[in-house]
Amino acid sequence: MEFDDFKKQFDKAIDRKETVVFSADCSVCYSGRAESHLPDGERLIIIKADSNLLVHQPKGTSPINYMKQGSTHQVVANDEGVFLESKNPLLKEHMEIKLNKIHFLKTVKLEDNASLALAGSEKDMSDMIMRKPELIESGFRPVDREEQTKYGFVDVLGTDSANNLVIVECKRYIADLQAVTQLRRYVEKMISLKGIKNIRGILAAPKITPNAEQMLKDWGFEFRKVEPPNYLERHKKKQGKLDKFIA
Amino acid sequence: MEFDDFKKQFDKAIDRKETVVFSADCSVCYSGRAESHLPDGERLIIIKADSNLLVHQPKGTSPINYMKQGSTHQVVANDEGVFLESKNPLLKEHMEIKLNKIHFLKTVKLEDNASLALAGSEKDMSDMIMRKPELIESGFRPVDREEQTKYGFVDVLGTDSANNLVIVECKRYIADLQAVTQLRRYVEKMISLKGIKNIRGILAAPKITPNAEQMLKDWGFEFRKVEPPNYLERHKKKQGKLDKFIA
DNA sequence: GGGGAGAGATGCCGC
DNA sequence: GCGGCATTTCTCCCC
Repeated sequence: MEFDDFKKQFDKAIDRKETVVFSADCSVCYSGRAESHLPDGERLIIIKADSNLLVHQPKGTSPINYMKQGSTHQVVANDEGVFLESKNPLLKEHMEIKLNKIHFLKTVKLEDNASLALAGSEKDMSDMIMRKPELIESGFRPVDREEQTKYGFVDVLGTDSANNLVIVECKRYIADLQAVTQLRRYVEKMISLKGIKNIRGILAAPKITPNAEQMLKDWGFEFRKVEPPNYLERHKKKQGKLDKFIA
Repeated sequence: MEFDDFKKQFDKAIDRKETVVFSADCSVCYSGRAESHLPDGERLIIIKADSNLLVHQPKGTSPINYMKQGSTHQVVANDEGVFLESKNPLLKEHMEIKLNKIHFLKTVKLEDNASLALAGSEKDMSDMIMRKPELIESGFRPVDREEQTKYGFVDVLGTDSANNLVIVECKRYIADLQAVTQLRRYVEKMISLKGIKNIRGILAAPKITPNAEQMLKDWGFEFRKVEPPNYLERHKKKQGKLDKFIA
């Protein structure tokens, strides 16, 4: 691909806020929050309408290099070769991609105003517990959600049958040491705020690591096995549809 | 673009382990670790040689939907339309992309064995402290790195001029509440392991949040302002090259 | 493979 | 903007 053609198409697409995709043999230098260098290799490079830039290797889920929104991108040629220079003045970041060879370039104007609807998050879990407090234990009564915000980011705050304050921390997957320290922080915060000693801490999750469970016990907290709503629901149906649905 | 052509090119590229890039008006359903639905919109879809799949909207840094390595991808047409079906049996994940319209399709074989060299990580910070212990304080002496692993994931373990044990936790950016709870966990672990009471905890970072600093004081720990090596080094040079380097 | 923790994390919401 | 925290986090290291 000729440099002039490449630059022409590139500039026009950037100007029109199209999505730019091209494949190139290139090397990448980054400077900003850290400093990095990526030697020569063939990659896919994407520039989005909002000026986000992604450099993807042929393997892996995440971009090996990237520039965030608010960057400017310019194709330049000098004695040393052809470069894609990206600058983000606000974040004080800079990237230089040396382009050895372009395999293809495509630009396209994309319209998309949709946003993702997601079920099975931690928020969904705490909502579920608010609706079905018996998932924690018989006699557990969540207090008004508004109450919570005053005392921090506690997932669910409530009282047990003996009228003790109960703090519930939810994890959608495996609860780890960090989850226990988090719960501990909330309990201590609440103790100092309320001046009450008897506050129970409960960790609600589908699973917990052994070390986390030990730490939980050491601190007198409790674990409740709770599955996030919808989580793998389809796959838990025995037999039948499952076999066809998942190879 | 004709369906037959699309499918033919697609299948051939998957078979040859090429990188597949196409733009489409589509909707996405995902089921696995959670459940999600994304209504119609125009997106960029990428399938890599290692079977990773990415769905990118025209804005944002991260993919709105994705399937991880180990997935199979198949284009199918039925009464309801054309679909890209991706399945990951191991992770029990499933994705269905309804393809309303294809704007373009490109496939390319990419060769890339390079890996990123990065400077300015937390590891670099602890290495720097090991080399220049005076960054923590005069008289601070780090102990052998091997010592550390036995007692956990402490960044730097050492002794002060009075021979007290000192645990240093490094953060490359702003130290937050979580960093303090982490340090606290290490100090407590070490106290119980060593049976020593006087263990100092030091948080080394370029910055700390007000709440984290308060909690640090409450627990008798200390903060040391330490910059990660190379971090924004270039941009800290006054004047001169900076002005040209960053717009 | 699980556990633990960092990341140029990103993204969301709150103040 | 910062702060606090979840994330289909992802990635790496180590046991």
